Amino acid sequence: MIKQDRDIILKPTVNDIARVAGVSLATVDRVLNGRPGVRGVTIERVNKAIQQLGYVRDTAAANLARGRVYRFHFLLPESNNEFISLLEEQISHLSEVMALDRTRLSFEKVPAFDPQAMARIISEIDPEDVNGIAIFSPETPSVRDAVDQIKKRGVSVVALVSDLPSSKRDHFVGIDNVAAGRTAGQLMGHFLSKEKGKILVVTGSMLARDHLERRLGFDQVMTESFPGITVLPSLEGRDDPDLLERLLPDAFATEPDITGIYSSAAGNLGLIKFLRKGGLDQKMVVVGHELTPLSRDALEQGTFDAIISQDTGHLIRSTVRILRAKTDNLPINISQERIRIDVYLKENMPLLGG
Amino acid sequence: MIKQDRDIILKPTVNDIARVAGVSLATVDRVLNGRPGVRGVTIERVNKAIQQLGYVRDTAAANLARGRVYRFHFLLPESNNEFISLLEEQISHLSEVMALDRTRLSFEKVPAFDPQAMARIISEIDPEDVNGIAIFSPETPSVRDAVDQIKKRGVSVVALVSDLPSSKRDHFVGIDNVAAGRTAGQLMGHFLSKEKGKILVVTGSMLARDHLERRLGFDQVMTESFPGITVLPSLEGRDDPDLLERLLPDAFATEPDITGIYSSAAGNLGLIKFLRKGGLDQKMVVVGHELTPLSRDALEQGTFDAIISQDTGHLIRSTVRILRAKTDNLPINISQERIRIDVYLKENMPLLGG
DNA sequence: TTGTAGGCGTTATCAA
DNA sequence: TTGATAACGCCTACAA
Repeated sequence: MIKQDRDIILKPTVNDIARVAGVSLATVDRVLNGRPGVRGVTIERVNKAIQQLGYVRDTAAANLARGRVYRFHFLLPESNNEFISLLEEQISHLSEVMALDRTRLSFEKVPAFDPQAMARIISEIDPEDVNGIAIFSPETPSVRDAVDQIKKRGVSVVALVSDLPSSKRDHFVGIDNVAAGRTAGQLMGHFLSKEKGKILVVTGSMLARDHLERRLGFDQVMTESFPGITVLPSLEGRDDPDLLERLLPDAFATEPDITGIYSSAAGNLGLIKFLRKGGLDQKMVVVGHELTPLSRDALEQGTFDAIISQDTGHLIRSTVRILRAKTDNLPINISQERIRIDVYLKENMPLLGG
Repeated sequence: MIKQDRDIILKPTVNDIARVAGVSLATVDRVLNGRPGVRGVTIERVNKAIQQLGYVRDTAAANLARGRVYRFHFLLPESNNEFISLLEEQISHLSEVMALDRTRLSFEKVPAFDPQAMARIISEIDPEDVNGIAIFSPETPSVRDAVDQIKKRGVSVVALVSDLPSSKRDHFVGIDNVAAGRTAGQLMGHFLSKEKGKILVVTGSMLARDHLERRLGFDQVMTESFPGITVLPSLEGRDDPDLLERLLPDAFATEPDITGIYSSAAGNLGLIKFLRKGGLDQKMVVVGHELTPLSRDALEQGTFDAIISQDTGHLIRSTVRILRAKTDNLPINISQERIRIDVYLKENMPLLGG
């Protein structure tokens, strides 16, 4: 076999730098952490040694020594939505796991569809208490301003699930929603057996950037590749199952030749209830978003045909890694942080809790 | 906002245990690491303190102190296969990343389709050099025995991509290949516009458990849900593009009404070359495995319609986490280690390197 | 069978 | 502007 180097190549430590640069540990540390009180010449010398030896700091040891605690806070919309619940679970779970890692996570629900509330809550955050926040919110001017303000006060900001591109957020953690909509469209087109028909689109809120983008992508593909299919205007469910259950019968009464339904939001309860009640002339092709207990069951039963999803565990872990990197001014590994657009059929659904 | 506990709840340390149990640090450490030389009574006392305080060891500090180096070795089949290349890249990449983490990774290519060679190489591994190995190999009695032997000598073993269930391997890291085949079948069935026709199945080797299982799952779904479709016997490409390019024209000459191709192995080059040459009467529906530069391009161009994949980065990271946990006798977080069956259409293909 | 003391790589306090 | 020195939580010679 190809032998591994038995003579362990030990990485240089601060001690080595100190020796080579001819200074003390404390000075090396000051240079390393950009603290004041070192002459320019000395800084030069230390940096040269660092370069020369190819020094890389041992984060574990550093964290051990400084006993630092990272505090990250998640702001989530207050809606009875399974996807949000999954995010909450993942936050709680990761919080336990990372307690040993001196990382504390917390979350808070913010009235949904109320940008003012979100902006207010962001502005009330105390930079003493929190190193970074993750925001799942529609993009509005007030939210944008609140983000820029809190950033100025030294808090790192990640936009979660729905991007806030006009703000100074450090990073967006979520999927490309146009591509997700396109994927849904492609599946829908292929799964429909007829070349004609109408598609009903059920969405959460027209305000939300993620839903808009999904709709856009969906329409693109239907127009390009399935011109015989008509996509109807979106039905706005506002994450309210009862509202949706009332709206749906009307929609089908008005448009009798609907053959497929695209549910672009995570609130699937109303839709599933409606479909289970029966009463429709034909089997609908249904494509939904987010793998949750409910949608998983719908897929299992054949009520849904496909689900586009994003891994909530990955979303939360990625957010935390990025917030840590940002607070420490460290680079992030983009490729690890890219969230995939998952496609699930009944066949490849992961086990619950997987 | 919901205030986080400002008074940091510090976790108990070995010192606290020592104090509570009325013993020294060294004794606590001995108990913690199951080292000999402690009276039963004392062990009891220490364990009670550990329970009582809810102590959890700080692995980072422990590793720092012992300066331990983990050495893991990967055994991969020696075949000109993009999927294997991706695995190699991920190993090299992770090896760099984890150097700081005192973890050294290496890999070695083993003659493909030669179980004896694999068994020999496994048996030659020196437990002094390596803490754990990951094996990507067909399951044969000799490999099984070699695995059991090396396990006895204290080396942790992970079966990678293709399981070795009859052996004493510690864990299998890979997808459920029956489910993967079923997923391929479901997509194929839906993507075919006609209800009749024949499907050509191209595989790597009939020896490989993963391919067999995929074929099994594929057949299940076709029989259950698309009874009008005939699935032809597998064409064995042995990861040899030239061989496949020669075999394919014959197959089409013999069976003129083929409408779809299922490529259940990772070696797609021969198939793609053949399809690009044209000469077929109609557009084939093609479902392949593993997202690689080649298959990605085929998807982009419309030569392939869907790809079933497994994330190579996840495979390698998961393997390493598991080998570490096994060498340290630590529990593993099953849910994080479950490898997803990814479905990619042109629309949701991640960027290269993502 | 048990304890003492020193060290892993980094940070932080205090004195020089 | 710099440097000793002690800590962080854990492990391990060596001594008792």
